[in-house]
Amino acid sequence: MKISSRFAVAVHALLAIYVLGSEYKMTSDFIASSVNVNPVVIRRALLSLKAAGIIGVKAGSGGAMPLMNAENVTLYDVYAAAGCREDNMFNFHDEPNPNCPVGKNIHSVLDPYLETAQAAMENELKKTTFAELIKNLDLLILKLCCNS
Amino acid sequence: MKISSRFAVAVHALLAIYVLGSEYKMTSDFIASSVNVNPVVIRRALLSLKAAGIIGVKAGSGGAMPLMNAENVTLYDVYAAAGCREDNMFNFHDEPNPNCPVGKNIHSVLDPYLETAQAAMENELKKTTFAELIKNLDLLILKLCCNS
DNA sequence: ATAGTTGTAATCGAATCGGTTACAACTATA
DNA sequence: TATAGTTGTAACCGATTCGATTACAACTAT
Repeated sequence: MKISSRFAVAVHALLAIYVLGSEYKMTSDFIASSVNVNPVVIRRALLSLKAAGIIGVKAGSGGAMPLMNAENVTLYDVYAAAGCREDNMFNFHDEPNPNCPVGKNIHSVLDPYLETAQAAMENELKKTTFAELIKNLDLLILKLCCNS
Repeated sequence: MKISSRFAVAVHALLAIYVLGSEYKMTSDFIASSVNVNPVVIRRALLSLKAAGIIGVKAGSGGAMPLMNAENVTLYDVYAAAGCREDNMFNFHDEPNPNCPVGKNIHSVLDPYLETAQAAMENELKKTTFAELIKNLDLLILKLCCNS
């Protein structure tokens, strides 16, 4: 099963807030038109990012703004904030037969390897800061401007 | 979203086949009682492992047996065989707005990092052979026998 | 021939997903 | 203070996937 697009949506939204936030009022409707999803989906994403302390959202008047320096926010932070992280991302059958030598020990044997694999993925996400993403994005925007 | 338990079930089944196969006839019913799921679930798992060339299954008379040396089978092989591997395990919203500088470039910016994270997880799975799992499992079985 | 097993289709309920509507609460501004 | 625009949140929908289960034809060893 794939990891929910809530993650990608939250990344997209946060990038937009960092990059366009000084130029536009970042309402859920505005962000929704960039991501191309329903505004409620964006509001839910913003709530997650807000709960994690990554952004602030003005109720009533509207608009989201960064609360953290982009160098201190990683893809993993957003992954976790979006609720995509699971304690055990590998599903396991419920009750292996304890009367079978394999069933009795399958968890002890397999779990450490699954945890290591999951950690490897998450550690990669931890390596990437939004400062780096913003830098790459800015270069692309600049290049496209000049080439056109 | 979690990765389907089909993976863990297939690993469990294959381990059982390697470890108990010389002692018992490994029918789907027998394996199902170790994994503690419906026999049809096991048959589907065995079909996957068979299609990948990892085991052979005797139709009619019944019983599964290894076709590959445990040193040459990794967790990743079973992960892929069980159909749990996705080309892009991170879901993405369908059509980011191409008229927005962020929407236009979000894929170019984000995709490489997501692919790297996924590869990190899969590479960990590739490091573990069933020979290693069997060794660990045998040690546990032995220890539990002696302690009881 | 018989009994046991595999291969496979069909169906089920539960869970999750993203989409959408609706509306109360809130706030800046006129 | 009234208005307009926005957020926070609940509710419901259809689609999808999951694992469980029933059923049965095809196959094979005895």
